[in-house]
Amino acid sequence: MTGKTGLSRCGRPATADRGVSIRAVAARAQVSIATVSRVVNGLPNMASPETVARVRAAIAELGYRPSSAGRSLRQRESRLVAVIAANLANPAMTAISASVEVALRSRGLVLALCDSHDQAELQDEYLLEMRAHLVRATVLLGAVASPKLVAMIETGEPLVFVNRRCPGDDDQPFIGIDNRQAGRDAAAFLLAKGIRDVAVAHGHLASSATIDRIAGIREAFAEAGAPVPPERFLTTQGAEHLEIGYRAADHLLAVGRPPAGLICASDMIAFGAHRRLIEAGLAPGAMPRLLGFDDNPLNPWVAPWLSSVRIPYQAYGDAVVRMIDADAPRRIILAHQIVDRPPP
Amino acid sequence: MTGKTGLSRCGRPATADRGVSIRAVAARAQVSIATVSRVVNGLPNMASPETVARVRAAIAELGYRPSSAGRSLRQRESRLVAVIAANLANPAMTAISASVEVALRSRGLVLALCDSHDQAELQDEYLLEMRAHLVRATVLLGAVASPKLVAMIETGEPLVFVNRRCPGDDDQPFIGIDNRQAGRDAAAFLLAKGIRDVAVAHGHLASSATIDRIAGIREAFAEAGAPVPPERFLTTQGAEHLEIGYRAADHLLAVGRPPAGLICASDMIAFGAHRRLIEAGLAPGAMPRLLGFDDNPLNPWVAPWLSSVRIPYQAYGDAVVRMIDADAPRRIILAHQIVDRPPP
DNA sequence: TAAGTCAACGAAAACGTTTACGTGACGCCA
DNA sequence: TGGCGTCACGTAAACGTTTTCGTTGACTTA
Repeated sequence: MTGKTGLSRCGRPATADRGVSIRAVAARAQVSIATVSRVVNGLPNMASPETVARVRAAIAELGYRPSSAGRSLRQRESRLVAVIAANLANPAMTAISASVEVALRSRGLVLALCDSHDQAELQDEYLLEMRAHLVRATVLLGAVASPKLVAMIETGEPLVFVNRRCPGDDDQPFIGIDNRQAGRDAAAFLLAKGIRDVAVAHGHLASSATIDRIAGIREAFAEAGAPVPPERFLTTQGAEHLEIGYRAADHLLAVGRPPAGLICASDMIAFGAHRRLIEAGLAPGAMPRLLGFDDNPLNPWVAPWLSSVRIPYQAYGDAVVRMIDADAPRRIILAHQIVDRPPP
Repeated sequence: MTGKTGLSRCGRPATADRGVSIRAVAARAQVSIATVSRVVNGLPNMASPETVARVRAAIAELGYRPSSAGRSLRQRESRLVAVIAANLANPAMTAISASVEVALRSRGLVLALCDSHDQAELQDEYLLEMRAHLVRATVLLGAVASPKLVAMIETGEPLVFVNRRCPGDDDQPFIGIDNRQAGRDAAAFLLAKGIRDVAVAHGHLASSATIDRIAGIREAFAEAGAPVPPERFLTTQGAEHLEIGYRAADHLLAVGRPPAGLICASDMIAFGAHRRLIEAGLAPGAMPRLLGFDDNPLNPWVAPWLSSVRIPYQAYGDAVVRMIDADAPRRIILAHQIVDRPPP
């Protein structure tokens, strides 16, 4: 009656599932904790059927769940998988994260999500923090070059690079589309519509995705005899994508008649460009054809004017899980697809 | 030379930071592990300045980080905070999650993100899983009624409800805007523009946010002498918000001339409605004035036609952290604000 | 000088697992 | 019947922390 816990004294049923440890289950099932552990972990035939049934019953009655901490400590590995995203404000990244979350879940793994804001320092901080959590793997969704990143590559930490390849080491595990081919496809898409006069708005060139997309675009237009002049590649240092697009369109409007096509290395850039072009109140015929990348899930609803290179959001989760299981190739290239949305 | 680890044998510097435990630091600093622990945790004057310096040096040289598993196991609490979101496809929820992530980070806490897809079973599964991880708190970003939820409330598990109040227990800690007042403000906004003929599209009424918003809208229009008839409240069971909006607009178009105003209980619903209205090719004057809730961060760029009740995304993170620290009131009401975006 | 206080630190237990190892019981075969 | 192998299970160590408690030695005070 001293109020220590009151659990056994008071009228509470024995099924209080707060803090039930393996010991409680063992006691209830009249076996040792080792046996409980074996049953929980499904070790094939390490226990007799009756014992298994008894343990299962005890687990159900007590509502037992193995403590993640005890488990992690023992096997030096948790069930956590970290995703360090470059920018969670980008719906494309959150869509991929959501896909990863579902896939991990189905494997009994848990997602820990971080936002590096594309900054090396924050990325390093998260890399260390996540390793301290004994994460099973770290997924870099848009990695940036950083000191700890190279250190962890050297020590063989399990890393998976999504969308952007590992800065400085092309051989690291990678999941994403073939960005160079996507760039070529984008160019072909516009060329097929007779559009040969284009500009390209893009983010900073630290991203292999951006670099590859631009390379593909450049190649394809050159091969078609309509090379894109250097001054038609537009970016703004240190700005976010929406602003990059806005400023790119602003620049194009300032220097003369806008080109017939404007390729944006991400849909967010396209959103920004579109906004500026609308503000300019161009005549219906003078509006450049816009083409983005990623195909933001909201596009059909709010940007029906934006054609885009769709990346298969749903496929990322499975790919990440396969990569973590390590029986997968070190490189999973997903299929992209151009979505044609005619301008109004 | 048997290849066991090779760490000490081979020429590697002693700074291999893989698996440095507190013991290694203690050895290097020539103190006991207890002292290292005290220094790490900043116990005030439990060690002499020289000792502190020596330990600090050893920590830096070895790149030591306390193991999260060991720590969690010992103090029966991890540095994890779970956020169980109802729908990560909604940018409003990811924006709030991102804000929470930043705030947690500044307190040395880590975000574990889950997507319950608004399903009771998944929410229960996550609640259990997260407790097994000894999370410091669980944030329900759009909770749904579920068995384990009531069980965890009973056992006093630390829960924080965001946006939607706890189903069945209004006294649980809550963070969000005053949705009823927001509903009234929305109504006043349209009334001030002379719009008295409106419809309301909304999601399922399990969400206190939706219920409160609708209540506010209803009250304000009634008080203004322009009550909204019941058949003007539109929803679709089991559909996601985009589709709810699309179908609502479709219905309004089918039954006659659309109302002068269409209030949508979320911006996603407004996106869907707008799409249908555009498809209908209404004359410029016949387009209902749209008003949404949440003010999606992308609105200025892709939905400049959508006025909306803005919720203060950035403020959520701080509020959650304060709530977790428990020195906060059990209810934090954030300020909302109507953003007026005139139709084209 | 003896007793007491206090700072600084070490020894060891505990947290909940997993797992290597040991041990009976039992069956099988020579 | 003795030897051997296997099954089913228990014992105990280990994982990396934090924290209680105890032990020094130095210093103060009566």
